[in-house]
Amino acid sequence: MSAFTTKHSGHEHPRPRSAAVVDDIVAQLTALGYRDTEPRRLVISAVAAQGRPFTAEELCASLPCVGRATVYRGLRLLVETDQLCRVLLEDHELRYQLSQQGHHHHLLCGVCGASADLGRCDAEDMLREAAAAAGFRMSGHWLEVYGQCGDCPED
Amino acid sequence: MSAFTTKHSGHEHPRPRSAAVVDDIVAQLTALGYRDTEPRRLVISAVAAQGRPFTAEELCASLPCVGRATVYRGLRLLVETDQLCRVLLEDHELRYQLSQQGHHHHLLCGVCGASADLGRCDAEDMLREAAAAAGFRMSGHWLEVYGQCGDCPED
DNA sequence: ATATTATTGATATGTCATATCAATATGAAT
DNA sequence: ATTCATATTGATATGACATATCAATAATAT
Repeated sequence: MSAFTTKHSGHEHPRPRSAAVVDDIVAQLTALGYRDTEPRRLVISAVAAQGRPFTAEELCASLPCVGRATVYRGLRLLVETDQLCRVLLEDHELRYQLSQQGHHHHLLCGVCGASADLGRCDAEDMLREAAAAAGFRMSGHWLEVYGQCGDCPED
Repeated sequence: MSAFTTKHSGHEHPRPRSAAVVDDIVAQLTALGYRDTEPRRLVISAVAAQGRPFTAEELCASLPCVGRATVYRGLRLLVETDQLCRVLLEDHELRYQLSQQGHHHHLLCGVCGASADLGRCDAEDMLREAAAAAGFRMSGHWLEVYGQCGDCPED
C-alpha cells in the first residue's frame, strides 16, 4: 500500500483500525479531564475516517446528526491537544489532518489531493543558520511541500 | 539600518522613495493592460507605505476614501501579478507584504511583528530529494520562519 | 441515586471576502 | 478636443466560515 493512501479495505478486522485510533484519541482527552461523549466520539471517528486533508465544512456535512458548533469545537480541541494539525494547500485553502507524530511536514499532491508525511525535517538546522546569519533567532517554522504523489500518472 | 526596518527617516528626498515604488508597480500593471486610476494608486501607495506585514482590514481602515471592494480588488490584483505576497503568521493569521524579488521566504518576528526576507532558499534541493525518496515529485513549497528579530531584546 | 458541571445544539452574531450593478472615469480613436 | 467603448469604482447585498450565547442535557464523582 502506498504511503499516500490511508483507506482500509474494510474486511481486515471485525473492528476497523480507525476504532483503535478513536479510542486512543479519546484516552488522550480523558487523561486531560475532557469527557467521553457520543457526539465527540462521532467527530473523532469521522476525522479518523478521512483519507486525506479535509475541511471543517466537509466534516459537518458528513455528520448531519452532530451540531455544527460541536464539530467545530471538536476540531479545535483536537488541534489544541496536538492530535490534529492544519495543512495549507497551494491555493491557500486551510484543511485538517490527523497528526501522526511530532514535528513533521506534508507532501501534498495537487492532482489527487492525497497527503503523506515527510518525517524527518533536515531543513531545521539549515534554516536556523540562515536565519541567524540575518540576526534572527528562529523558534519555529511552517513548511508545506507541493507536487505530485507517486500514485498519480506522471502527466 | 537594520534588515527588519523598512521605514524611512522622512527627510531623505523631496519625493519619498515609496512614490518610485508606486510608479513601478503601476507601470507593471499598465503594461498588462490595467488602467492607471486614482483609487488604485491610493491602494498601492498605502501598501508601499506599510513597514510590516499587514491585513486587508488594516489597509481598508487606512483608506477611508476608497471603497472596501476596491481595496480588496487591488490586493488581489497585486497578488495575481506577483507584486504582493501572502505571509502566514504563527497564529495562522494571513497578512500581505510587498514582494521584493522572486522566490523567497520570510523571517517573521513574533515580538514586534517585523518581517525580513530570507533570500536564498537552500532548502529547495534537500526538500526535493526527501520528497523523491517518498515517491513524490515536488513542484513547489511554502515556508515561513518564526522567531525573534535582531532588533528585539533577547528576553 | 444525587449533585456538579462539562457538554451539547439551535440560533444569533461577527468577521472577512466576494458578487451585483448602476454610475463614473479612463484611454483610444476620431 | 470630443466621442466612444469599456475597465473601474463603490454602496450594498450576499455568501462562507467560525465563534458566542444560553437553556437543556448528559457524564462523572460522591
